[in-house]
Amino acid sequence: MTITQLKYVLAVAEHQNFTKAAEKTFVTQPTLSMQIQKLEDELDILIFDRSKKPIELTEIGKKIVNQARNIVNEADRMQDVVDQQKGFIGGEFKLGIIPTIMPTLLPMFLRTFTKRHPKVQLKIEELTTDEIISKINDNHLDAAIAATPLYQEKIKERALYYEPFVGYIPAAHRLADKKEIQTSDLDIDDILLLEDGHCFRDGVVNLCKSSKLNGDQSFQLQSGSFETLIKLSNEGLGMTLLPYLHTQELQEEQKKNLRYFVKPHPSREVSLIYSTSELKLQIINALYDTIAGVVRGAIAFQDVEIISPTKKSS
Amino acid sequence: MTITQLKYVLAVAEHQNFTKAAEKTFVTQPTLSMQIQKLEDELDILIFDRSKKPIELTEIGKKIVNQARNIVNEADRMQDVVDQQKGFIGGEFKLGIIPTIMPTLLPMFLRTFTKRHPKVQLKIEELTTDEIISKINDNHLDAAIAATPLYQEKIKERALYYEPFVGYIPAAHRLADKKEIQTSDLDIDDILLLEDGHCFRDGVVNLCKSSKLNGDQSFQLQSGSFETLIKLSNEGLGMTLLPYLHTQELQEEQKKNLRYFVKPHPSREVSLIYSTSELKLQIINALYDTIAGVVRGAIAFQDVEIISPTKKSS
DNA sequence: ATTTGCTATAGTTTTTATCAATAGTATTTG
DNA sequence: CAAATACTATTGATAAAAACTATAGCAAAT
Repeated sequence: MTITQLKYVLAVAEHQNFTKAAEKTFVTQPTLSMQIQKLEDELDILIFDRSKKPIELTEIGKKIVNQARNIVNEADRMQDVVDQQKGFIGGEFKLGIIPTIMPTLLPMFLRTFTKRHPKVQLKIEELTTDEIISKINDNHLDAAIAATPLYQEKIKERALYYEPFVGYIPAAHRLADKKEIQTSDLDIDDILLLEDGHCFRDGVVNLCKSSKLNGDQSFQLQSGSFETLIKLSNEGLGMTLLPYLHTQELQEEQKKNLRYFVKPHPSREVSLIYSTSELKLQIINALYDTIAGVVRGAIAFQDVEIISPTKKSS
Repeated sequence: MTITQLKYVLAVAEHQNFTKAAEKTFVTQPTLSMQIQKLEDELDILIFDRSKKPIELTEIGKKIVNQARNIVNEADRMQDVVDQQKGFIGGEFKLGIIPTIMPTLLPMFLRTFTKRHPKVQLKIEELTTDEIISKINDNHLDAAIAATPLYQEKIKERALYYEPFVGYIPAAHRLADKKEIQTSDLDIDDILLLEDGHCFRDGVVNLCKSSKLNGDQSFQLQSGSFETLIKLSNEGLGMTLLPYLHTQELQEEQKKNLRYFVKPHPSREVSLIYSTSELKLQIINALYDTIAGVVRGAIAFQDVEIISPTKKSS
């Protein structure tokens, strides 16, 4: 049994196809066939059921793949150990960010980070929370930024900052005259929220503490940007809630419609999250330090109240 | 980096000597030299400081060895996964047993176990608790039987049975007239105990709850068998305490000197212990089932009070 | 100065991994 | 139903590597 063989098994298990897996691992397909057969011979079991199309894992194959992942993860961490000792921070690093955080946070730290750690090749991808969870678990992401807590056993969370919610209330709205608002003012049927999969929504739903989980609003929103929400809100379709950092980029005209919550400000916890296997921990640490550093100045609320996404099935 | 290279590194780290490590790994010494150099080149670090005699690990080398052990352990567990699926119970299995348990317990389960699992090659070694802890941690033992709890982070414990202590009180002793004894009757200066390293002693010391940890007895015992204790006791040097299973093998003459404790019987917890890496778990399970089965009949006390060994530095 | 007890290096052999080419085998399609 | 398609397995050749034997090199001990 070699680490290479195990990597081949993982590749085939992932792509359910020898040919594709061969491309991804930069070897020819016969190489994969032979090496995997060799491993199957050595363990004296069948890992793949090649009669199924597409190819499937056998029962024992699933366990083998799990264990293979353990081994390969530990093996990958060896380079980590060396890098840590050398103080080397570099290499490719895949970072996922949820849509409601991406546009505001990324510009704040990207320049600083790449300048500070020029040897790190950051690959950033906008993903939903569910996509992030699944990609962290199968090692397609090294880390991600999302609203927490996620209640995921295999994912570690390190809080970056607590971002307060701000009410966006157009002039015609019943709350428009208030200078400050509070949680009890809110009515779930009156608030425009983002589609499922944007974890921001979870926070808002919890915030409202509405008993109606499937509130019978007359419409359901499926597009995903705050700009849309603001325009709908201006059209008199209700108020909306914006994360604090997003409000900083509004035009003066729109800022007039903002209403802050009284303390303690309801907030979402935004965290850097990563697999408990803790690969590339130095880069994760460097990212954390950079982001926490730049955000520290931008958000200076106190007595923040944390709004948690509801527990999700992974 | 290959698993083989990592095994070579572990062997050299263990024996602090390429030549010996080569013998143990069944290859020639140049093979080790070259493969380890290759790994060092690949990681671009030095694992061993070859200028020291005997050879030493560098700082980074220690971390490499730790990680190598993780990888090799995970790799070894692959066969475990397969064996478990096949229901196969076999192979070499190294079991340690502390001296105060060995002579009474081993005859009770050895025959049954080897009959039930003929493919398992049991290698049993009598070891002190400290030796057992260290050998489990570096994988020289697959499991052991000892008095617990041990408070070892990397060692799992599964209680096999609770063995009550029985007082052995010669006719001349002040307690000889009692039919039953209780904890409060005991005086630490009056009890003959085994040398350090026999975890049995820890239990007894706790039992007495004496404030004098270094009780100024006029003599200290360094020999290690209960037979010696019984003889010394007969000579009028004090009473002693015997584990229940041991008392079953005394001659009738000596059994007359036994005094049982009133309920709840003070006892020691005897457990099957093994590394949290859980290699060879099927054999461990099989051992547990066999031992717990044969002992269940032999010890039928209730309301047992557990006496814990004091926390030890590993 | 010589022996001892190591590890490293050189040169060779054996084993293994990989490749290109192609055969085999289902499944889909004209 | 034959041909094409989309796969995986097999074959035979080649390159890479791991292992061996023999020996050089280098300290510490005698």
